[in-house]
Amino acid sequence: MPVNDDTAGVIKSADRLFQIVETLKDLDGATVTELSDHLDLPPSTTHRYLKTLHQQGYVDKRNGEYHLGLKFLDIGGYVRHSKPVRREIKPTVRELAQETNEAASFIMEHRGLGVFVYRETSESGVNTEVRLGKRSSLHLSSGGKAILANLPEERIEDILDHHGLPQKTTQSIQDREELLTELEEIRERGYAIARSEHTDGVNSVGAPVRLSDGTVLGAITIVGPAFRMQGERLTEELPPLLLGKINEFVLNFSHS
Amino acid sequence: MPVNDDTAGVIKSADRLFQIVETLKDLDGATVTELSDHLDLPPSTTHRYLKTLHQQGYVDKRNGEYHLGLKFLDIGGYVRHSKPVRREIKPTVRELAQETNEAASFIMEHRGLGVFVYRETSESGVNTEVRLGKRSSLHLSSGGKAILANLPEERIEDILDHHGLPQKTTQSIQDREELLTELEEIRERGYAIARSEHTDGVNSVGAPVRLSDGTVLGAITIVGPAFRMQGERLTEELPPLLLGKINEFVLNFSHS
DNA sequence: ATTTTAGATTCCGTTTTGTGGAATTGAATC
DNA sequence: GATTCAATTCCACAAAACGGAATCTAAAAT
Repeated sequence: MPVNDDTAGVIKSADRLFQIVETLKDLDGATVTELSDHLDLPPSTTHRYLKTLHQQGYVDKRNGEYHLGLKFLDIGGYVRHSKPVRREIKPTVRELAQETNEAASFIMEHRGLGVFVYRETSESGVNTEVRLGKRSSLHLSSGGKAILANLPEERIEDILDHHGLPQKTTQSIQDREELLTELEEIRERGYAIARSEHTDGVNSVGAPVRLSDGTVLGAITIVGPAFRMQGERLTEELPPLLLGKINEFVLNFSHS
Repeated sequence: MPVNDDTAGVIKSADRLFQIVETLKDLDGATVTELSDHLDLPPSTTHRYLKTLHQQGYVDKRNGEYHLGLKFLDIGGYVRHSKPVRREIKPTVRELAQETNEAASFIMEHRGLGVFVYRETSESGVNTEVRLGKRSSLHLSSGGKAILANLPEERIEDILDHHGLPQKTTQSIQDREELLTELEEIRERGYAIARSEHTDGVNSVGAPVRLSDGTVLGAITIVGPAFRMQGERLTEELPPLLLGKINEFVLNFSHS
């Protein structure tokens, strides 16, 4: 896990600030003491940060516990909508969900992880209650693998070095060589498949959204329960549908 | 506009950090120079903050321009879902949207402004493209007025002093006394109505969600085009429906 | 190809600002 | 009313942020 040693010329209090915000998120709210224990900081310091955060509206205080505030909702909402990508991709994802009667989603790569940017569920689609903004390792999902396969080799190595291959189910890919081989196949085929690799009993097909200049915007995946997502449907029927829709999207997107 | 003089014991760099984040949001991305001009900071300082933000993944750099990063999406998503309120209120809002065939939403008060926390649109419902997390003055909407009416008098004064009465349409309430009188009526009646006060041609009914201890969680509103939202429907039919649903919700919510 | 220029980035001595231990306040619990 | 545990405030000191100036980079102009 090589970490950038670019820790020079950076504002330390800002780093701490984010540490606190992130811990507050992980602990789902906390008191001063809990936080200072977790971060190994004196309570006075912790308190000063919380006070600052509170005054700015980024943290709320509810009977002694501090919680992340609604202001993050504001910024988060902005980020989601500001991405032209999202606005554009929406109809495509929706159509896929409707036509397949499964769930469809769009994910983007950010700092080596996959981020759920948009999701559409049809009536019968699985509702894996994936939060928008949720991050997870790229090797665990078809969309993630599709993205990974289309990054420069060097980038792939970096990401794998940095994040490793955390396991979520017994089917998760464990071996780096195995993954690299599969990525090669995905590159040739143009799409990826995942069978219970992220969640047991859930399969998916995913394909990259690549712009004309070769940039990978992200990936679209169709996700469903294993009993429906199998056999010919999974390997013959859905991939062309997905690739067709993505192609359509890319054409529209480029000359706008 | 009295501002807290509690600027003591607070971390200055954190304040600046958020200034930068917020400016980045307002400008929808900016270069170092643009930012330092806007904030009247030396470029070196501005740059240091951006570098920090970037290193943490909260800001992305795309050909010289800095933009808020997807990590805010992550936190924003957390905040939305972490609120037990939201999870609980969802079904109620959805039912209202379906039964009335209009749009319904849930808003909360935060620092004197209304924040859209959740919204559900039915087929024929207006789609006022309100972003979740969007903030606006309380006096402009029925939900906002419903919340305002149920805050302690002192709090109301504070909020009005602080935010004033910005106008959005010719129908927006302009006069403080007029507003206070209306709030009094709302308190008695139990619900509020807004006619083109926020957006021309859009009316709404809103009512507060109050817990048994008197705390106001927020308000639910039913929003629709003026031509459908008028006459008896607006004043006789919808209010009892709304109040009934909210009452149902509060009962469920309290013993859980 | 060469120069010019505007902006991004790094450097470094100065001084402001954050730090954390200790003191104080507040609010539960016995 | 006393006790205890956590939140909050205080303050002298050390560390870290500051910002002006130097440097680097890349694009525009000649």
